Amino acid sequence: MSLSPRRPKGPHLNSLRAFEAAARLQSFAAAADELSVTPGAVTQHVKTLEAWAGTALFTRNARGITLTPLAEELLPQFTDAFDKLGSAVHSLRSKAHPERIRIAALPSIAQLWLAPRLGKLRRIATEASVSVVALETPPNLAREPFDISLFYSETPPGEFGLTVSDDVIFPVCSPSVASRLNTIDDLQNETLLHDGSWRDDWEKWLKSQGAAHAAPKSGTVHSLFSVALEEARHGGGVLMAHELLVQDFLKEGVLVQPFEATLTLPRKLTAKFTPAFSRSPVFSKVKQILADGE
Amino acid sequence: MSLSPRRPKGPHLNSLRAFEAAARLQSFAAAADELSVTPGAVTQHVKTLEAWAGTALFTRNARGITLTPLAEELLPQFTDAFDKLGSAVHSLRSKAHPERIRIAALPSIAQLWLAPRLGKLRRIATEASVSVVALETPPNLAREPFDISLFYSETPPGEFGLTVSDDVIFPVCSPSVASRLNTIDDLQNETLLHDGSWRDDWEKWLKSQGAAHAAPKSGTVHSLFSVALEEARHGGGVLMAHELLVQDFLKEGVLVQPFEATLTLPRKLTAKFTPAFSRSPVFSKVKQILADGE
DNA sequence: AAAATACGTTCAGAAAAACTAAGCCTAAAT
DNA sequence: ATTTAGGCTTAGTTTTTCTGAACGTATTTT
Repeated sequence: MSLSPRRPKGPHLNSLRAFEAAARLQSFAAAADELSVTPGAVTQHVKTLEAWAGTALFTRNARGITLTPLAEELLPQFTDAFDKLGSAVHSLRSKAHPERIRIAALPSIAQLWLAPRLGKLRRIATEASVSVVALETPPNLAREPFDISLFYSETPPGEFGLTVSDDVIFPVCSPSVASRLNTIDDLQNETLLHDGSWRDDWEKWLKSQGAAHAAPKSGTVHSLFSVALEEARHGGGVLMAHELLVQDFLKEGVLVQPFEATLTLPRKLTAKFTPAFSRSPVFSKVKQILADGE
Repeated sequence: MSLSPRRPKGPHLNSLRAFEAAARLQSFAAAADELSVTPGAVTQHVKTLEAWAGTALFTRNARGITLTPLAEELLPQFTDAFDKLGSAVHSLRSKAHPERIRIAALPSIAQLWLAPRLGKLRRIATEASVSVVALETPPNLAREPFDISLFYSETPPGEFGLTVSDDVIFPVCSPSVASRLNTIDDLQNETLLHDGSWRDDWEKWLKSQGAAHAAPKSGTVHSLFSVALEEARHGGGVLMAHELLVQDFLKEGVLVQPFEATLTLPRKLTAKFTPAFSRSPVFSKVKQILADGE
């Protein structure tokens, strides 16, 4: 037919982005997280795009989604396009303001490891203005406006990454609590403090010590490691700690290590940075500070 | 500093697109046209982006804009990214609905050349649903959702294009008017009909005939060629016509050619199509119909 | 010199898009 | 049998985007 409607428009860019994220992550929820919106928003974007294209892109199962063959086939093109766009945006940011450094880190790392080092960062790059954002999940550096991310990771750092340190865990507690602990079995009478995001660390450590009994799940679970740490300092229980995060407290003696045994986990604290940042004038200095694990 | 604001977001995708278009076309007005919004909208998008980046991207002169060196440097990356995105969208459209063909054409071409051929198009691709949109300016096929564009162009068609025909112009009029015309000088007593978008065609033709006097600008100017044509048919004056668009009327005898002389202009009617469409199952058939200039 | 023209800008209001919150549904895991 | 994870829907709200009209300023034209 030869109707002549008004100038047709393409699909909304935001719905393309939502589609790409959902397809790549195979999950609306994960996409919502990456885009920092609610899952409902992703649902709607995808629906809009499906309506525009006049075709389904996902099959919705109660327990997740599956890509249609079409979506599967198109995904790489969209991913490539948005990667390019993301890197262009990074270039813009880093060329317009090379001195502004944005770091994303796990809340506990941000507070306990990074915070004491920020002074050094600012001293070296005098002009630098560093900002830190605490995130529960690692950002997608290709998309989100961060220069550096600091998270635990089991996969080796790529070209644009760097292993800062192993993750070594062991129990810590206040000196008064430690005086009650002679053998590992004594732990059964203590409150075990957990961190929300590392729920099974106690389990792992106990197992590595050949302990017969499982960790009592009953212990207090804090969503923030730093809160659990605070409780341990005040004698509220025994915390499964990460070496990196408690070094200073051990040195000061406010916390002690009731048992020698440590466990080194396969995950490592890993710094990643964007290609654009790797071309920044301050890059090598910053990298050195981070690599200087201590 | 180590503030920890909420998860920062990147710049709005729409403002990136506006920036890219404005920078590539070196004009907010042209960008507005491509995006089919008002210039004010582009102004605002660019301003938003400049605010986000904390830097200027254009210097505004009263008579246009200039890119800052930064914008100049970044433009290729953004153009590349949006080209990729556009082509991904084309893939989506053409794979989801290979039978839906969208053609953009100059209004006069759409009405006078394309319309009579649409039947043929639909016959060959039985399932095809062809839609035609009349545009004053050629769309950017890499960005806008058209499969084919039909416009006059002075540059040779590239890989994804095809020259349909030369642009041959000459005066036409109704038989009654023609009977008053013996020499070119007689034109001075007639109303010369112009088409809005080809204002100086009369000038060119007269000059090619060695006519001493310039075309009287006084003639009626119609914004649509088809309206001017209608007026010529009813004896309202002499129209500078394009061969392609008046062939049928000459055959029928409702219009005649009062002078032999024709002028072939450097621009040619050119069909362009998207790479995605060139992979469509109906492509070769469609191409043949278009190439079959007659 | 005056007028017309091209371009970008601004502002307020209006329209459209995007988002959230809350409750619902289903399948898998406990 | 419950709980949990993942997605959907709807209504209502917030944010973004767009337009229209008037303004300013340099070029061209007249």
